[in-house]
Amino acid sequence: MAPSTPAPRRAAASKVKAGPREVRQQALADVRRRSVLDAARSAFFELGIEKTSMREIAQRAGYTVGALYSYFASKEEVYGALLGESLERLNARVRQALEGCPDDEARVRRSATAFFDFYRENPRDLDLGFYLFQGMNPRGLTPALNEALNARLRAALQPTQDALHALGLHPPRALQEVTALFAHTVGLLVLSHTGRIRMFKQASQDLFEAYLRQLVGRATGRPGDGRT
Amino acid sequence: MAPSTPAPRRAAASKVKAGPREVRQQALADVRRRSVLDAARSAFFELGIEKTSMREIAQRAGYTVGALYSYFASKEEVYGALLGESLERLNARVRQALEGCPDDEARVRRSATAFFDFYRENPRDLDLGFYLFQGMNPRGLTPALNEALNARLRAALQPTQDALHALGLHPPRALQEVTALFAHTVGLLVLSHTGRIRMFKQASQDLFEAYLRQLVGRATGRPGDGRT
Amino acid sequence: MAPSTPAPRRAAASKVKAGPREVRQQALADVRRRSVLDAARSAFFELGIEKTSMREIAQRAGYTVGALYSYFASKEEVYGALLGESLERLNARVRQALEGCPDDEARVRRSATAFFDFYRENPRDLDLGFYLFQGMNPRGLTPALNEALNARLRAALQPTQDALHALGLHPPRALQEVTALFAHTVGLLVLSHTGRIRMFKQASQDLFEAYLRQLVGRATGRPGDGRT
Amino acid sequence: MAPSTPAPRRAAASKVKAGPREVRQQALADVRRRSVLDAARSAFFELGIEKTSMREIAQRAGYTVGALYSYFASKEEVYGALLGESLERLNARVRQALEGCPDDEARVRRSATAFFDFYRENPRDLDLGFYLFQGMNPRGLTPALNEALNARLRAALQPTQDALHALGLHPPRALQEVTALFAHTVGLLVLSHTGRIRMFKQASQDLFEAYLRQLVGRATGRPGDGRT
DNA sequence: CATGAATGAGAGTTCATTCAT
DNA sequence: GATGAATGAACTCTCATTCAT
Repeated sequence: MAPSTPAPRRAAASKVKAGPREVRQQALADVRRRSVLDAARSAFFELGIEKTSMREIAQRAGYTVGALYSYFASKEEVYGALLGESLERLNARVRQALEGCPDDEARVRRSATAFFDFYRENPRDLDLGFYLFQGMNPRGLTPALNEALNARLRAALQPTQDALHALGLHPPRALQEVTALFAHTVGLLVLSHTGRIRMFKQASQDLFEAYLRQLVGRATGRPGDGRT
Repeated sequence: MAPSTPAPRRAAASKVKAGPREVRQQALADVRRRSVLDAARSAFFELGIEKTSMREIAQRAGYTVGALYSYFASKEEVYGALLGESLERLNARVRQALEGCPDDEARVRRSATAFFDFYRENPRDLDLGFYLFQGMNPRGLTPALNEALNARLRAALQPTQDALHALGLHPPRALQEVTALFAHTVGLLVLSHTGRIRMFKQASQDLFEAYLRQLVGRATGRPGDGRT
Repeated sequence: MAPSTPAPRRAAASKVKAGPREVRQQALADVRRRSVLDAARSAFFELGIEKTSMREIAQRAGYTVGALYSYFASKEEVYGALLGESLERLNARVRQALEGCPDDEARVRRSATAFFDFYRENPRDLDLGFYLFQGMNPRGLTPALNEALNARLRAALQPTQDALHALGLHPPRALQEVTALFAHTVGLLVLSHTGRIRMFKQASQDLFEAYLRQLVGRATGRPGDGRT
Repeated sequence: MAPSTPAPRRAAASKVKAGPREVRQQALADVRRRSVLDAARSAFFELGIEKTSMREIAQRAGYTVGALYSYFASKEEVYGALLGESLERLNARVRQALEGCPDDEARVRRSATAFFDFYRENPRDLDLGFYLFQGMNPRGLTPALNEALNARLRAALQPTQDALHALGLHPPRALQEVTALFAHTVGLLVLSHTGRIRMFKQASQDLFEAYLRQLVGRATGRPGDGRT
């Protein structure tokens, strides 16, 4: 990366002697960064990721193209930030679904369902993930960032894994089941998002619930009814 | 689209007054169409879909860029044709896996595994499907073509569905199970292809076999062992 | 280099079955390549190399930007071609100056003077050389091309070197003298071109002749008069 | 130029009513100007002139980009100042080489060699000169500044000229010889710096010494040995 | 049918400079 | 004086598509 590239402003992080002046400056910068991200999000929702150019984002944000580069060093950093936010929202949703829920079986259901619902309701967040995980240059999305994003995704699945463990599954089995659940979820979401699932005249939600029922059956030892 | 665009040559279809001359002409055209598709396949396998330009395809096929448009009306039609072929190969593989297999349970296993393995071994064919089903203009992928491609995909899953029916599942249940199987398969393939599955230190093949074991358990009424 | 980059048309080289059709095509291509080079030359003469953009060249040539890339794979290739031509002209001039000149001393004088005069009269050709030898990415100017261009420059000095040898200087001395002559020439040209020489109220031509007189004196053993 | 542009701070020049307060202010400004120049120097040494942006300089100086314009009205003024410093160092070096050297012949040798060595050892200083004397807008390099820089360059050659005179050359001859020497030096440096001299498998230092020997031979009337 | 030059729009990125704070 | 966000134009290069020959 060119050393001359201006470092993107950190999102209200540095605690070093932040006088009221610096605080306001930082707040302003955050607001502007936000507005760029919002513009990027909206553009990408309407046009898809591939067809969204920096020019388009700038226009929607009310900036010139060059101004964007004050906040993000490259197009891919914009998407990295967007994906980061998306994963935060996902985690928040899962956390929220578990608040004050003591029952382990319910914890499995709720956390898994929260995950599924988040992407079912926000299919563009699914696109974000795919785009970054597939098509990006390794430049904007540094290995470190990639790692961090992976970790956030992983974190969103951890509660389910923990609840499966609490239900009695040994750790390797819990890990295996959560992976299979993740795959099943992604598969359903993809089929749903691409319209493929209509071929089968099925609803992804029903299929998800059926899978979940089986999973809980396996985990609790109660026979998942054959009816799925 | 400009109406003056030359209609792309159909692959040996028009039966209207085909004299020996026309037959030879058509055969030639088919051969050349083939060579273009082969070039496109190879380019796209090496470079990925996004980085494969018409220039690149033309070069590999030994044509000029203009010549491509004699055979395909647009870049997206090229990919449409490629996807069509891909689906034919998929169907062939599934058919082959079932040849001379009388046992219904084995038919479920074999057909499903053939499907999974096809895409596991040829991840670019997976890309093809995603690219066309997601990112394309409605121009290259007409509703009619879309329909036809869907049908071929559907056909590749039909043997599994039939075998499930033969194993005793009522038609709606067989349909439901094949859809879920499809989703699970797609999910595993996507995780595998994008490297996401490494996060979990799992092998997609093991997970696939576990799912298949459960499925067969449900279908036969024999309890799928909880161990997956 | 991207393999998809269209190879620039060769300048009337391939002798493989060139029918009248191909010949005309090639001639046309050459003419057009020429017009691009002429445009580039004129732009660069007026604006200097740094400030000449591909857009500028395209405009002057009456092409669109994209069209330029049919003929030259990069901006630097344009300059490479320009420099190549420049060096050919230089060599032609030196050759011409020696035509039918039997006297060795005169050969030294004429070849060296032709070299000097060429750049004195065409200072932009000097710029060309400097630009390419200093500022270029190694991409457009491949080591092979660089080598070739060096060789052409070298060739323009060879006659002088040979004549010095013929005058009696041993090869190492002839080489040394031609190198020093080259340096002196370049120095004078640079001072002249940048206007530095006016500081001294001297004319570069006079200084060149003085140097030449000394050189010939050394080579012939006749004392170069101290008066230079 | 916009008349509203704040005039760049002069380096401790204005003598108009400099109270102790103003003196300190000016000293501070000088220190900061210095740090900017140091940053510019380092950047330009590492990256070359073309690739050094104002951002880069600001970063290295620990300033923001806007602050630079408090001290220098334009990028080119920065380079103008750098060149000025460079010429001061050059003069210092020449002066130093002559300290306590009574012999005229030695004075010729030492001053000329100091000049040559300065640029041989600091090739970037050569770049500076070329960049400013060739490629600049007339804005950054005003005629007055140009004049001043020329004078400093001239001054660095004056000792050699004087020593040649002391050796017995009449003033016009001394001027002529110092100009030729300057040209020869520049030529050798350019060939050396651009790598062109390797074509001839010669060392610029040897050639320089040979030239110097001849020059001294001419100046003293002792025959420069033919051997250069 | 085939050519391949040409189009024209658009991509991401850079940069010297300005100016409200 | 210093900040640093913002400008606005420029940059090289790419690409699907068209069309006269």
